[in-house]
Amino acid sequence: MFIRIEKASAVPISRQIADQIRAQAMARTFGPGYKLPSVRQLARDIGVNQNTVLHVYERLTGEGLLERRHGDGTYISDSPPTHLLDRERDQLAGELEQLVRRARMLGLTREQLHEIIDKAITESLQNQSTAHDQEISS
Amino acid sequence: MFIRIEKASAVPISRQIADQIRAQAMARTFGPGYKLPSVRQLARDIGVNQNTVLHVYERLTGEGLLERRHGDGTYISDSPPTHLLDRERDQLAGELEQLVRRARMLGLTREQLHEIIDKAITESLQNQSTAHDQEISS
Amino acid sequence: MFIRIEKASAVPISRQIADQIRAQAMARTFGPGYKLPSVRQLARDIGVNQNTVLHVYERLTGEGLLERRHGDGTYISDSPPTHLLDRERDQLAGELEQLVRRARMLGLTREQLHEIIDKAITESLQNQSTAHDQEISS
Amino acid sequence: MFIRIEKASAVPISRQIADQIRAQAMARTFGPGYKLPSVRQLARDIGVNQNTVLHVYERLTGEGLLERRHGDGTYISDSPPTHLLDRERDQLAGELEQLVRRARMLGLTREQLHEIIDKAITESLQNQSTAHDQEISS
DNA sequence: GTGGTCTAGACCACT
DNA sequence: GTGGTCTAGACCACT
Repeated sequence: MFIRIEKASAVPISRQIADQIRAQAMARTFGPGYKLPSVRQLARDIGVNQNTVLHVYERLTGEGLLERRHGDGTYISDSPPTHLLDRERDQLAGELEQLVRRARMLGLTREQLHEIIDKAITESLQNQSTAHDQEISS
Repeated sequence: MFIRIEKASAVPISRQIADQIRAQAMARTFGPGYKLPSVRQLARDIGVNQNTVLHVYERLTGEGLLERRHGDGTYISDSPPTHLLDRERDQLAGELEQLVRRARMLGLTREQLHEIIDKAITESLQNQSTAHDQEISS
Repeated sequence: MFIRIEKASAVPISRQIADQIRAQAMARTFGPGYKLPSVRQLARDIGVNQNTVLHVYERLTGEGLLERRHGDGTYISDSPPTHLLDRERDQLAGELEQLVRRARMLGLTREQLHEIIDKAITESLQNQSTAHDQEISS
Repeated sequence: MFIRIEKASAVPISRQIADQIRAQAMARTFGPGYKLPSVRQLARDIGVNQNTVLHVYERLTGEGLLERRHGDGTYISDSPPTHLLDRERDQLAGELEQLVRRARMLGLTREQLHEIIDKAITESLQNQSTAHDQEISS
């Protein structure tokens, strides 16, 4: 699992974690039965308090995405709710729209925005491959 | 001035307002001496509490971007600090990057992302022109 | 930390609190890294609303004097801005001057003023030592 | 009448004006029957809005210190309430005490405070005599 | 009308 | 427990 936190962001940390787990689960980057890192492990990896991770696991369990097996660990549920994918995409589109609006206010052109997107794609690829060799990914 | 709030967003309302005022002031959409809508007026327009708007005006005054004149109104400061523009752009780039990462996890391709961006640009243009005829803009 | 509020004063409560924290921090009564009482605690101690204290902490954080750590507490910043000391002293001198002017208008002599000052010094010493044994200090 | 406003002060302007009129009337710097400058005149002299002065005159009239004669002017009342003098002195002592406390927090010694007082007395003398020749005094 | 201060109280995020 | 955001509402100060 690959999680990356932007501590300076206005988006709450727990929300960032949940969004990323949801996205990867929805996209079947890891499927049903996949074992997530322990609360303690993930908290250490991304440098946040255990309770923050715990809350996220609890919330996602409530959504039916995760399954917590006492004394064993946390797993992607056997039948993850499919409606979440749509919700994820809608939400992402909404957030992108607002960002674009802000960018336009700052005077960025359509071309500049496309450039930034491409750069972000490239960077996200690099970071991910780098992270796989480190303890940040698990 | 054009402000648009996404109440469902994870980004706090006050942060959204501040970001948008900062962006427009930095991009000189309105320059030094521009009179902002009153606290009460803006609060009414975007449907939030007066204190929330007041809070934003205070924060931006602290940054040197705004100037409040007791009993008169709130204005864009004569010499808005320039380093804010960089901060704005860095922050926006960071948020975009994270969004792109999430989009990639959801399986969206580079092409799909560019499409979404273009759509968002078109929509933001429409909303803005619509709003100009309404009381949301001031 | 020792804070004393004069509720009847024309000077707003939040201003009184800020002035006193600034003065003590500037004079290194407590230095960098010192942990201030929590918002709730200080509010309870001096009998004002939590928001009032929060507001003060926010302002002083904006000045670079304080540092707030989410979920942890509020601390004197590692490198408190030094120009604040001058501002503090100038302001105090200005307020003293105006007070002296009023005193003179009331017919008080130079000697009487010096007496009042000495009395105030003595009283402030007593109050402080008394307070140390009470919950007003923290 | 001599009024001097410190706009940067935390003490509200109207309070400053009222305090100074009260002090001078109490100290018989001008006695019963003395005609105060018109609202418009005083407002212009000290550079504040007419309404601010108006409010002060109204308040002091309510206290029995002033007497407003419609179409004529505002005068020191024939029998100014004497209990105000004590109130004035008590209040001034209280404000001085708080200032001294702040000064002590800033690390000022007893000697330094006496020096500041003496300097303020000298300055207030100079300003007053200077002002007498200008339109600030009336 | 415009900004400023303060209270009371609810709910959220992080340690 | 500690900080953060937001609402509703009262009252004050200045133009």
